[in-house]
Amino acid sequence: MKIGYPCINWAVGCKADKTFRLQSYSEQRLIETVANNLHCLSKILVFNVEHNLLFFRITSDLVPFASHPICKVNWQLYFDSQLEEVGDLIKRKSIRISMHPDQFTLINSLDTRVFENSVKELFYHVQVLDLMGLDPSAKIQLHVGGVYGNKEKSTIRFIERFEKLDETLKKRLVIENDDINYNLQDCLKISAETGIPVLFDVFHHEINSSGETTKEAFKAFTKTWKKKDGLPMVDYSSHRIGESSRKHAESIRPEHFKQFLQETNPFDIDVMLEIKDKEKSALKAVQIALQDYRFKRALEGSVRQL
DNA sequence: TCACGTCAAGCAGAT
DNA sequence: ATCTGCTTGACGTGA
Repeated sequence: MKIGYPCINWAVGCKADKTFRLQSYSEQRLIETVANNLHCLSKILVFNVEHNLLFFRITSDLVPFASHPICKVNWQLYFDSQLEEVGDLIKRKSIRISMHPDQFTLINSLDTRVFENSVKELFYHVQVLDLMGLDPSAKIQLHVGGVYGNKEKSTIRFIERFEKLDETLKKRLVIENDDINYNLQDCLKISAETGIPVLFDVFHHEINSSGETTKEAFKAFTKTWKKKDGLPMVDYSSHRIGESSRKHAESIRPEHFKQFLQETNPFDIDVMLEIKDKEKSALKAVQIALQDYRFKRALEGSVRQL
C-alpha cells in the first residue's frame, strides 16, 4: 500500500503544472514552461520520498498544449533526457505513478472529432510515461464518458472504440467509476468485456453505486487488476462536512480514513487522496497508515531498492 | 502592483 | 438559459 496525492504540492514552492494562454503560445514559452514543470516535478518527487509518499499523480499540464495542433515543438526529443531522469528517480525510489486526463477526454463521445482529439490527448499522456521508461503499472485513468441519452449504446461505443486503440494506450488505460453516469457495476461490465482494470473511487461510489458494501466492491474491482498492472488503485476522499454536494473535503478526516483502512483490510491497494490541501492531508494519512502492515510493507520495499 | 475577466477541449445536473 | 463541478486556480490585460 502506497499513499499519494494528485498533481500539486503546496510545500515545495514551485509548480509542475504551470501553463499559459493559448494566445501567448510560442515555442520558447513552451520550452521554458516544460523545463520549469519537469524541474519542479523532480522536487515534488524528492519531497514525497522524504515523507513516505510513494504514489503520485502527474499533472496533465506537464506539457501544455501537447495535443493541440499549435504545438509543433518536438518536446519528446527536446526533453528526452530530463524525462528519462525523472523516470529514473521514480524507478529508483519505486514510486507509483498515475495520470488523469481531464474531462474533455472522452472515448465514447458521439462526436468523432471529440474522440479523435481524445486519442491525441491519450497519446500525449502515454508518451510522457513511456519516455520516463515506466512499466505498464503506471496508469492513465479515465471515466467511461457521457451517456448521450442511451447508456447501453454508449457503453458499447466505449468498448468498440477501446478495442481499436493502439496497444501502447490500452496497456496503460484504466476506468474509474464516476458519481453520475457509470458506477462500479457499469465499469465491471466493461472490464469483463475488455480486460481493462477498474480504478475504484470511494467518494463516487458513496454517491453512485448499486448498493454494494465496501468489502463487496473491493472483492470485485481488485480482481480486474492483473500482475502487470500493479496493485489496484483507489481514489479516496470524503465530501465536505455539512454538504451532501459533490465537493471534496478541504482536509482529511482522520477517523474516516482510519475506518477506511480497517474496512479494506486485507486488500492491498495504492491510495490516492483527492483532497484540497494536497500533501498536508497526505502526510496525516501516512501517520495513520504507519499502523497498517500493508503500508509498512511498501515502505520496506522502497528502502530495499535505494 | 493589483483587480478581475477569462481560460482548448464535454457532459450532466442544479438553479 | 446559465452556472457549477470535475484534478484546480492562475494567466495576463488594463489601469
